[in-house]
Amino acid sequence: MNNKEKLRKAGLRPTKQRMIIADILLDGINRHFTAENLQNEINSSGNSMSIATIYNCLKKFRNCGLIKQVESSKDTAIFDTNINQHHHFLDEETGELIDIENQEVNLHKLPKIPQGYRNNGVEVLIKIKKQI
Amino acid sequence: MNNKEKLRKAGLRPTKQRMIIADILLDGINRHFTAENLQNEINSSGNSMSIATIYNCLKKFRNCGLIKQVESSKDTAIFDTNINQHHHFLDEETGELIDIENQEVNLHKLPKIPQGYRNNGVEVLIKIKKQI
DNA sequence: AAGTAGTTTAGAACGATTTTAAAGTAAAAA
DNA sequence: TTTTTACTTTAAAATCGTTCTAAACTACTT
Ligand SMILES: [Mn+2]
Ligand SMILES: [Mn+2]
Ligand SMILES: [Zn+2]
Ligand SMILES: [Zn+2]
Repeated sequence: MNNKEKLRKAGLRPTKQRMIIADILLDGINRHFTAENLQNEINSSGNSMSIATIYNCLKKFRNCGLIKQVESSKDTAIFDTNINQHHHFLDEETGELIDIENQEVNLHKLPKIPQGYRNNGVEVLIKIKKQI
Repeated sequence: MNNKEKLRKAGLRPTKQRMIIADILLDGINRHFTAENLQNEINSSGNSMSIATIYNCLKKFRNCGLIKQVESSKDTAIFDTNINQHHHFLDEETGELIDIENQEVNLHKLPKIPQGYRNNGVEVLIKIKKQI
């Protein structure tokens, strides 16, 4: 399926701007990035786009499930092109995130989900620190 | 150990403002809160404090390990008085966090820590959603 | 082609957090 | 104790990521 079809399937009009972003993000390579990172990539590709549009698109892409947003205590939003359930190593010093594929982690025992709720995804974060 | 001793042990001068915050946060009750939540509690306790001081103190307390900061994709920082390694349920709709004690989760299989790094803490996040 | 609903944009606005710099306070030195 | 020093608090300004506004533009429908 090409990017135009992916956008259509997600219920998004394939505008010029969304196609530029889709061409960068939906190439099958997993990456973690900020809005500013993406703007730099857009500029490097010879295009340009308003930062408002970049935020609009990222929000739409996220809400459609084309990308995810990472839980992060940094003050800049971090997005993830890996939409499968997976886990992360985090170097807290640098903020670097490294994917851990789902099958690399085995959760043997999980607590009971609170009454009236259902499990909506489990994420494991392994904080790592450079050895001295 | 009283709060003055806790601050001293952490290498922090026990100023009037830090003692007010310590009296609220270090009472042994586990809570998740924002800087604004804390300012409201300070006000309710009959005191007042500059928001800059609140941020200064929270950063110091966090860096000393007296409190933790939660990984959260919300744009307001969330702090946690539970400094033991533990896990969370997260209701993404409301942002509500519920503690899961460490022994409630059993990680059977963990991936190899990247070369040159050491494990610095594992956090499990279970996203939950209200049932319809 | 005309209509309409959705999209992009520059720039303004917003909200959380940090910085500034001056005044105040705690600890150390004398 | 007094003096000195380094650290802390504060209001206000600044910063920074993100969202809003409203006008121009574009994709889709009829
Ligand atoms: Mn955050
Ligand atoms: Mn922000
Ligand atoms: Zn990832
Ligand atoms: Zn907690």
